[in-house]
Amino acid sequence: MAQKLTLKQIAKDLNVSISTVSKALRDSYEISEETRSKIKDYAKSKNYKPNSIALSLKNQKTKKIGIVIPEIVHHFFATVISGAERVANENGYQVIITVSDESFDKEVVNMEMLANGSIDGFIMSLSKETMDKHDLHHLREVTNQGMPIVMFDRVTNDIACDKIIIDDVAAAHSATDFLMRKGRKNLGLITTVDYVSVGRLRTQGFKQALTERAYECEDHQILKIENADACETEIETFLAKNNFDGILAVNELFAVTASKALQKQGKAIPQDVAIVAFTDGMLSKYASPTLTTIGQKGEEMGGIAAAKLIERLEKKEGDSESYETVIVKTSLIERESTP
Amino acid sequence: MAQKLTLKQIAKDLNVSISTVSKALRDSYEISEETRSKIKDYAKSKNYKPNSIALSLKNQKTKKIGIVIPEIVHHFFATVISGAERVANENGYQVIITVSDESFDKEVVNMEMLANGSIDGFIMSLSKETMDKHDLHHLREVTNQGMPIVMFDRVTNDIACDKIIIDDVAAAHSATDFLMRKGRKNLGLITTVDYVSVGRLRTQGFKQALTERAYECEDHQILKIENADACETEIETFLAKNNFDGILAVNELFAVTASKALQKQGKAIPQDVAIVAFTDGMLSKYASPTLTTIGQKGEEMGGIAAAKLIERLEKKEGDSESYETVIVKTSLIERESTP
DNA sequence: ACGAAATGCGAAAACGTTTTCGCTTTTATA
DNA sequence: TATAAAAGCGAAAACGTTTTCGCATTTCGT
Repeated sequence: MAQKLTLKQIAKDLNVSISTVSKALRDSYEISEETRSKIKDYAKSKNYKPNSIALSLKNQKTKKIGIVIPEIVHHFFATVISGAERVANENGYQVIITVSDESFDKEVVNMEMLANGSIDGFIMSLSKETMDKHDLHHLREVTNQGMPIVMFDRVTNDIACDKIIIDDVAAAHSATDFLMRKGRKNLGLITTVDYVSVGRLRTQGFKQALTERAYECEDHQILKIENADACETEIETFLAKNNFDGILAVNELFAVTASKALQKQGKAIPQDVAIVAFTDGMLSKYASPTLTTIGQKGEEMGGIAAAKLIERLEKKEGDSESYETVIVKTSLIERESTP
Repeated sequence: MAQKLTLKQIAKDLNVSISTVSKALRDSYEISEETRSKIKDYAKSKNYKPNSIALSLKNQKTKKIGIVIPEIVHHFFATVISGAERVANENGYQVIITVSDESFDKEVVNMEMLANGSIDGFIMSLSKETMDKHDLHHLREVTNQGMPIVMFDRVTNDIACDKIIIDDVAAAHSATDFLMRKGRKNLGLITTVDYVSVGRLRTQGFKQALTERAYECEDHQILKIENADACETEIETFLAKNNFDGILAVNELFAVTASKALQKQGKAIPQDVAIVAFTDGMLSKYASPTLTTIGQKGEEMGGIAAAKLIERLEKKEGDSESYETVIVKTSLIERESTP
């Protein structure tokens, strides 16, 4: 259990000063070739690695990024983390992850814990409760301290920061249009409550697409689900009451639940009913039939978020260029659930 | 962009010394009631929070736990992180996550980055490549420094540390037995290559269960898959060549792929072929038919791992009780893929 | 050979804490 | 009233770095 090697220890072992050791290891011209190589050899042989905490304190930067997400056992968020982690590592940064569990209080506590010097900046997606209450004081506190935030997916316009989103309106619009081009005229939408921005925006895109083709969009065509855990019976009755020939779902869980309900009701997919789902995850790839999806590019979003954040962190203080919103293109991945 | 508030700043603002501020905030008896409340009020009004980097340096502990996993876009590992994160937070710790991508080199680099003072201890699962090469020098370096490791799922006996595993042999054994009790006599196993310990152990349990009932276990009954991304055709030919009435798969991806292949070959599930899968994730719950699984309790494993690690971290130096291996009980979750 | 320049190294401050110790000043004791 | 004890506060060290500055010694130019 050898104690961790420090500059001080090396200095003592080699009878030089701490400053000499530090300079030698950083190849300073001030140190003679001889002393330098002696120190470097010794450090290497003992596997010296500078203490990152001390460096953080000295440099006033930690080379760490805090990620705050609503859930981690969730395909989309996991892919975002994956992309962010990769890009962060490529740039010498590490990620610290905290989960809000869709709770406002946990989001606040987690951010406060990280904002006390543990990290240089945030990548985050708002919890449902935060979006509902629209209380953003914890975010303001962070930005007021000069710590940058990059938000993705569930964002707000009321905080000055970079944002990475998909164009939910356009994506829902084009998916709806896709169903209509396949000849479907009687479309249903299974979505979430409106205070989740993605739910609201996708609903908007769905409605727009319908009205543009001079279809009316009536309330009974739209099912808003509050609690995803208990969506099954809601979806079943929604589908039984209507005679849809096309369904757009805002996530794959709703879609696969709908698919099963429809098959139980004797409908053939995609012959009788076509289905398109947001989120291209495991379920869509392996459901029966496999689902046509709108890929959300989580990996890409995470990567862009990390890149934007690091760019801002490493910019000189002066040039505080204004904030940017990056819209990541979605793509329609056609599978068996559409003709 | 107000600069972050420090003790020094408070001291200057209130015309007292830094030590007085520090003591007042920590309710030291040395400071008079009057000064104390003046300082505390001021600190609260300005929302002072001690800098965690400085505290880490002073206390020589970071209250952070490093998690090293092979993949993050993976249901089981995501649940483990979730459990570990929860327990860590409950104890005032935070988690830093790095992903090895199943690569030995990335595992080494990640661990070296974290071992330089960034964290107090590790929770990890070995990458495939590490298990294959069986090069554990990076783990030894960490333990030699006195930094504790808790390993889970993919572990090795050659490192002195706590381990959290499921009893893979027993779980595979009981699942196999379950199939035979349902009258299935011609069983197939779809597993991974042997150097992944869980693959080897589950194969062992499968074989044991067969021989105990005086069945012979022949090589053609077992399919070992190296690359999960290209498993489809392998599984199809494996199933076409044999006439199984029961399948055990070491993960749900293999199971659902097998299920689809069998249905394509005209077999009914579970009437003609019954299926049991390891890993109780999304796929099993939403596949058609839904899959009977062996739950791996990732959330629980992560929680136990974090608890064990923290317990060791907070133990006084002296009592270095010996290392423990916790075996988490699995549970069979019966669904439609078994009769 | 004398002064100037270059070379090689160490002392000390700084980052933000906590804590030990010591110094004043006040209060209590005899 | 003299002295001891207690109360209230500040100085300084420590954690492990980096970096500026200053000092001594050597080398160079004339």
